[in-house]
Parts: sequence; structure tokens; C-alpha cells
Amino acid sequence: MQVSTKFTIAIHVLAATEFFGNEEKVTSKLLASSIGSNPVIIRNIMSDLQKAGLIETKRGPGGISITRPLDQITFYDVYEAVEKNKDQLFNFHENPNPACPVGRNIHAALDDKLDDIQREFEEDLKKHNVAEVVHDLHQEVNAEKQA
Amino acid sequence: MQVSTKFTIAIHVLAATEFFGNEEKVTSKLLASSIGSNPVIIRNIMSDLQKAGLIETKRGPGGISITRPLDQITFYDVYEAVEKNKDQLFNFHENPNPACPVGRNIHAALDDKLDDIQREFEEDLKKHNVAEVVHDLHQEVNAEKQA
DNA sequence: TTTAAATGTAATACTACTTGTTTCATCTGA
DNA sequence: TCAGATGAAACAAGTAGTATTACATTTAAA
Repeated sequence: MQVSTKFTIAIHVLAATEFFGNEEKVTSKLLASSIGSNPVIIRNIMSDLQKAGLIETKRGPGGISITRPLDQITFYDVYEAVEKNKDQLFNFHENPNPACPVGRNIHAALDDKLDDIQREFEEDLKKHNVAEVVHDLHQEVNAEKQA
Repeated sequence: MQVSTKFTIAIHVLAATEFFGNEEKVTSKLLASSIGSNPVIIRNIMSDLQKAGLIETKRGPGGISITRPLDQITFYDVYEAVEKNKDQLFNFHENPNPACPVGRNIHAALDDKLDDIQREFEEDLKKHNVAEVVHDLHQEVNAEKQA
């Protein structure tokens, strides 16, 4: 299993919007160019981010605006916004045999442990935020200038 | 994204093998019945577990044997044995634009953070082992007897 | 008020993965 | 020897991820 590219693309979208926001109008076309993907892919992700309340978009000669400071947008916020099945990390086999003592009780013996792991994974995602990414981007760009 | 059913099935296989191992011969057919799946699915998972050195299987009137105490088989050992792309939890978009300062540097700004999260997730998986599951199974079965 | 430029969304296509099934070769303890 | 088990190949169906085209809708600005 893998977290889909939607996750890293969404972080790219937020970081690039902050990075370019003051100088240029940020559109799905510009973002698609930076990301190396298709504008419709970006618009779908923009739609996810908007439903999650992380950005606002406008039609017409529109553009994207971010609704709150990036240090208040964690990786988990982004993950939650774009990822499917975010509420069930582990896909349990569905038909354990109720006539078998193991099949009948495997859920009771396993669910709490899987829930633990999922909760810890979500906490791990919350330890990072998008502001860190923008900060490191500026650091990289400055290093380029000096070279 | 979801961890595939192979993971919970593999834990079921190990737990059931321990649970029944002393009384009955444990075969892919018996396990498939307990799990509610197909014997070939189980045999493929058995093959993964065998490659990882967690079990040994024999042909003929064979059966499965576990190679080390279950408290030394963590959820991560099982995850590593059966899951694809286990080495790269996050699927990064592949073609960021090198002509764009963000596209050119997004990997440098993001990779270390994603590696952190992956490492922590793996640690979370290592906190649990299959012996706990068997212990809880016996507890559930004993509770059934009293009722 | 018009219009260029942007988002919103539906439809399609391709690929890869997951899960299930059938079939048959191969092995091995009794 | 042989019944009973694993090993493995082939196939099918369903789902998810990614990419693309096309068009309707909106809106700031000319």
C-alpha cells in the first residue's frame, strides 16, 4: 500500500501557493506546470482542499487563497482532506468463520491493536506542518543563489 | 490507501497455527475455512511468510510450523513479509518541474519529513506482536465458556 | 455589457493492485 | 504406492490511481 500522490501534490499546491502568492496569480495551470501533472488533477485536489476548509478558490480570473496560517495546517489535515479510506487504515478480511473459535474472536483480539497503530500514525502526521516545507524551500532556494 | 487484507490474514494464519497447532494438523484448507477465504490466497501468504523466515511449510501431508516464539514476531515483521511497496510508504509525484523553484526543490524540502513519518509508522507496528493476539484470543474463548 | 480566463465536473482510457478461482504439477509421510 | 498437502501458473472481476478531453459555469476586468 502507498499513500497516493494526491498527498504530496496537495502539499506542493499549498507550498507553491504560499511561495508565489504575493507575486503571481496562482492557478491550476501554473500549479500543474510546477508539479508536472494535469490541471484537472490539480483542480480535483483543490476541490478536496476546499471541502476541508484549507483553501478558497474563485472562478473567473480566480486564484487560490489559503484560509489559515500554514503552521496551522499539519500533514494530517492534508492527508484527511485528500485520502480515501482515511478512517480505516487496515483492510480487515471480511468473512472470518463464526464456527471457528479463532475466526469468531479474531476481531475482538485484533481491532484494538490496529486502532492503536492507526491513531499513532495519525499523530505522526500531525507532527509536521506545511510551514516547515515552505521554510525549507526558501532555504534551498537561498542556497541555490549563493552557489 | 489501505493496508491489504493480506496483513490481517497473515496474523490470523500465525495466530490460528499457534492456537490449533497442538491438536490438529494446520493446512491451507483449514486456515481458509477459518479465515473465510480461498486456500490459494492462504498458500500465497504462507509463501510470503516462509520467504520472510517466519514459518516453515512441508509438502505431502505437510502442515505449517512457526520458526520462533510468537512474542518475537511483531506486526512489522508480518507487514514487511506480505506488503508491497513497504520501502516507500509515500508515493511522490514523479515529474516536478526543474524550471520552477518549488518543483526543483520540493523533494529536498519534503523527503526527510516523509522518511521520519515512515520510520515512526514502522516503530508503531513493532510495538505489537502476534503473541498478544493469541493471548487475547484465549481470553475471549475462556469468556465464551463461562457464559 | 462583453469577454477572456479561470474553476467545476462529467466522461473516457489505461494501468496496476487486490482478491478469488480453477487447474495441474510436485512432493512426502504413512 | 498413494492420498493429501503445497507450489505455481493462468485467468477473471472489481477497484483505485492517474491522465486527458471536452464543455458548462462563473467572474473580474476591459
